[in-house]
Amino acid sequence: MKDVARLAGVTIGTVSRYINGKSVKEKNRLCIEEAIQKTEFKLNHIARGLKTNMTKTIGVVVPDITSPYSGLLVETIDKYLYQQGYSIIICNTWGSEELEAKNIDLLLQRQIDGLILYPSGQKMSSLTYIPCDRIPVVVVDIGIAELQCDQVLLDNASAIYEAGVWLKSLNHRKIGIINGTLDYFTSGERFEGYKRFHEDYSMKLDKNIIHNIGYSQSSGYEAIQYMLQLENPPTAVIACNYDISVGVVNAINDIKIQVPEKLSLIGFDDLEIFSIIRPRMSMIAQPVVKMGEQAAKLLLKRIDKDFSGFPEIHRLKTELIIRETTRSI
Amino acid sequence: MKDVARLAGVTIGTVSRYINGKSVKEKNRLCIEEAIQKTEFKLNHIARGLKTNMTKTIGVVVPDITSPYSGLLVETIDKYLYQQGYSIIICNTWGSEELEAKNIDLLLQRQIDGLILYPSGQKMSSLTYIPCDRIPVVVVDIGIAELQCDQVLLDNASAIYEAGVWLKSLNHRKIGIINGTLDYFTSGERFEGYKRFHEDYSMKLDKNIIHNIGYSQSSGYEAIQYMLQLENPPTAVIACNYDISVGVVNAINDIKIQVPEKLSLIGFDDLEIFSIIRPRMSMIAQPVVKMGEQAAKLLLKRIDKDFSGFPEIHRLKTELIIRETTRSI
DNA sequence: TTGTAGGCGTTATCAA
DNA sequence: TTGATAACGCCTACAA
Repeated sequence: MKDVARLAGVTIGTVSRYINGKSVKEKNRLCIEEAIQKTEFKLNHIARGLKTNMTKTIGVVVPDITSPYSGLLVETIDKYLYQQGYSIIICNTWGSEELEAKNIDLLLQRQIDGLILYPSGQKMSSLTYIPCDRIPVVVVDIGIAELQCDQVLLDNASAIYEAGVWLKSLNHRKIGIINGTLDYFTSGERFEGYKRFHEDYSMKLDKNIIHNIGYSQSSGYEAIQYMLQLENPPTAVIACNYDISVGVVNAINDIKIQVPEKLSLIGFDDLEIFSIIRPRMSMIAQPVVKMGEQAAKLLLKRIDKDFSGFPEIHRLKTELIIRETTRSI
Repeated sequence: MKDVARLAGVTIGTVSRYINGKSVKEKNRLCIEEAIQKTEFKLNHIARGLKTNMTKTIGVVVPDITSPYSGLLVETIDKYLYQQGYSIIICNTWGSEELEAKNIDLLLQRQIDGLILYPSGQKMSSLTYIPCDRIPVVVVDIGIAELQCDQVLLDNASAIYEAGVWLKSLNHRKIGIINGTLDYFTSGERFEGYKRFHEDYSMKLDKNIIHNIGYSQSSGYEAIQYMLQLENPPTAVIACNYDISVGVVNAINDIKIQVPEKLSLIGFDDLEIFSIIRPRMSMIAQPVVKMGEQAAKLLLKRIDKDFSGFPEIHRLKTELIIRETTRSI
């Protein structure tokens, strides 16, 4: 900038004003523009940040960016924020609360203007290091009830409830579930939906076909195998997340049970890649794009000092997409 | 830091020295540590960067982070760099050269210490905005021959060549290919491998079964359909990237041709998700993790002012993984 | 070992 | 509208 100023024959202050779109005398404007070309001047965002206390950078903390679900989420967030002139720094936590804390600290050092957090852990200890009081924070997917901050969550209970209702309408009475562990936020809620559905329709819970064992492919793979060799196997099964769904599909492939003739199946997370399997899978679809956009939008609102409605807790509806793995019995 | 200094009863310089691991009198150390606790002091990375000219930030520019391939690549890069105390800023270009240029400019403004670039375009115009002369740059996947900078690429020609040799050993003589367009770097090279294989084994090229039409699901879907209704259809087909492979699988599902009985198939990019289809697909596997690590490592080497061997062009080997979609005829 | 002071590239205030 | 100057938070000689 100094160089530009010298070359243009004005002071550094004038150049700064030009850069920031304030009015400058026509003649000076031309000189400055020419000087910028010649010196290949690039504004130093860092220095500006030091002065303005705004880095136009948002921290995004997720457990695993390679999972198709969070990949899509992050991309949506990035897209929205990019349009508004922000960049994002992504941190992976690999599901470790310790790394999460460390990453957040790092982001804070980098003077981020706001944080979008997809929490890894469930423990209350999280509360101490989530910087809700320093900068705007939006929590995504995993609700933290005790936390005074904006949250964008799924309506997890309804998701499973509706799937249950649909299966019941197809005359299924023994509906199995493969789910994450109950101490995890989303799986806890999803199981609540399952229970409520059984209560509302006066159906008994059968613990042989209830597997709250973990969000992983192996969970799906093993649980479905177990259930199908029961004396009284379920006629339908709901897989409660992406990994479990993949595991279930793998098991189905291996044991070669006919779907939907012998077993109806509903998966979770309607990602495009599932299109490669037959029969086409009936799915509970998350509004991932909407979630990302809403989180980003909300964060920007707070950054712009609009604190109306704080804290906002959004609950987004899933959509039940019926394809070929569910049928009436 | 000012606050810390005051509270600890020393000057700001002493605090700075403590932070940077220089020796400080034991008594002062304790005072400072206590003051840091009390004031919840966090180092301002931005301000440090302004002074040191190092932001410990790396820019990563990719066409599309949601594609499983680049997702994995980015993750690997991030992991490696994170361990070395760097953070990355990711920019999506959506395959647009214009956005690529804009993003790079933005990253430069943010004073990144280095850049890993997965180029979108092929045009020479790229050369003007790639900042090889300002900061260390490592180009990944898409080679740019005219560019004086480090590159980590795949041995694309050999990948297809080897697949051809394998199919030939299974007595296939009509081997189809579905590939990106020839102006695109990787698809150009992949087709070279295909041609060289045909030459070396004195096989004639048959343009009916050569489809250099684009890296997309629809390309795969349509091309395979076209080929299979030929009078003289290929007995084996090679799909040259992830999207094409997915499209091919979709088509196979729809037209219900028996694989590998009636058609042998080799896909590209052995991503975990393909495990959900049967028969298990034979694949050309990219060393994605290795690519990411090597790119990151090389970049750090340059950042550390080690310019030995510049410019390094790495060519990584793919691996042919034989599973159930290829068989002898 | 410590304090002092200048400077990194900006923005912002105040006079001119 | 412009110029001069202080300040942002940190690092680093240099002197003490």
